[in-house]
Amino acid sequence: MGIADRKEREKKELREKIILAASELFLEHGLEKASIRMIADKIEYSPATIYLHFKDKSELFYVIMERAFHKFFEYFSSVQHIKDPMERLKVLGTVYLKFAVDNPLYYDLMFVLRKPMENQHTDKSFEAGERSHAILTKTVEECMSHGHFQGHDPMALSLAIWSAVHGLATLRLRNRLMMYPEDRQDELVEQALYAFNTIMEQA
Amino acid sequence: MGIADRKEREKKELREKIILAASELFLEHGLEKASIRMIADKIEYSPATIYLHFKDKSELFYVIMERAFHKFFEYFSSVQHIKDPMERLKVLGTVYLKFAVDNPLYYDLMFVLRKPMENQHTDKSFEAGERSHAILTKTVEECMSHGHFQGHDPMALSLAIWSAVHGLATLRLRNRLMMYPEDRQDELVEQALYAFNTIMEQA
DNA sequence: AAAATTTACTAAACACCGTTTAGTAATTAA
DNA sequence: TTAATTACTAAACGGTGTTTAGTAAATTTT
Repeated sequence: MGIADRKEREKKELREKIILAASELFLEHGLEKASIRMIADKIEYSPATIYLHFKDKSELFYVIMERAFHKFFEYFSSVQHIKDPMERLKVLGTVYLKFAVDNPLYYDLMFVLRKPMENQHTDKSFEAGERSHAILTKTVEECMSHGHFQGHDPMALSLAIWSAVHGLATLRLRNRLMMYPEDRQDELVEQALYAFNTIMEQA
Repeated sequence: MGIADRKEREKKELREKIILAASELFLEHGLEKASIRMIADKIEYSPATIYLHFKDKSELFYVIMERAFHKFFEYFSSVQHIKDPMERLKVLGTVYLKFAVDNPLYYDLMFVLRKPMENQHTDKSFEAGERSHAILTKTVEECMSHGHFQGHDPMALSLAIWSAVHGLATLRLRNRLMMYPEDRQDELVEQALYAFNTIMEQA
């Protein structure tokens, strides 16, 4: 049925247009201030049309979140070629931080905002996230089989490492480093990551 | 002037009523869903009255944030009696995490939300926060003079330690630990903090 | 004591928001 | 050619933060 095919194609295209427009407006104005009406204006449809494609605004959030995790997984995968697990672990931290700084909106959706978590179908959205997480745990386990982190629980240790870098990312993105001189904050974040890395290496 | 005194007193009392009602409603419904109209209803005044005491909703945020930091400083101060700096540092982490879990709304205002940071008069609100931060850096410096963390920059190290615990707190509060079994998440956060502490001790 | 002024407060409006409903115009199927 | 489906939207609903214009009471001045 050629007609049905075309219709389905057009539907997907419009859905894609919505997602694209939403992403841009969310990035430009933030998730709250970018409104359904603004998105509708941008794609030159009525607001009601958006609700033919998405249940509500937060469904748009988690669809974009899914793409965010895919991009994140790409960043994370770029590290797979590093043989030495401890070296790989350290670079993972750098890459994680780079992703956060390069994609602050995505980072918010993935790791900070409450909104998208209220939704049901989060499972699919987090798939690439879980694969990324697997890269971390696998790297930590390899570190342990190379003699590092003896006596530690790999699960707890992975979380501790993730938390340390996530903490750096959020404190920075949410502008909570004002007690440090403004022009040295970036430098300081790097130094903190470096300090964390050298402490880890010794353990 | 007795009348002027009474008027000023009454003004302060109403201001206090607003802050109290706002705190309760923010805590109960979250910062977005608790509206100025709801606060007005609760204190039995019109919404416009609130604007005679606060420039806008986000000014209410940062006034409450100031109190949050005071409470936070109390938590932090409870650790001052511990002589051994490394022991004190470890307990600081536990106390920090306890504050976050006990006061999730306060924690959001202080360390996560963007809203209150847009305001000008943040300086005063962060005063108790800066004093708390000073406790951390002082403890780290004492650790160093006791032979720990040799060769590290105390500033960067303080940030690294803060980030690690802050990361744990936010990942937990924002429900980002779903890849771990739900009934073991609290336990895991504790174990991660423990792992972090033992690694620190060796450095 | 009366008039003038200041204070404390609010009703109503403004311009938004996410979302739903009811209906229309065009396309497709019978 | 008619019936049914599809794609879409105008308008409304019930909310939001905030401002404006005005009122009634308390206070000060005359």
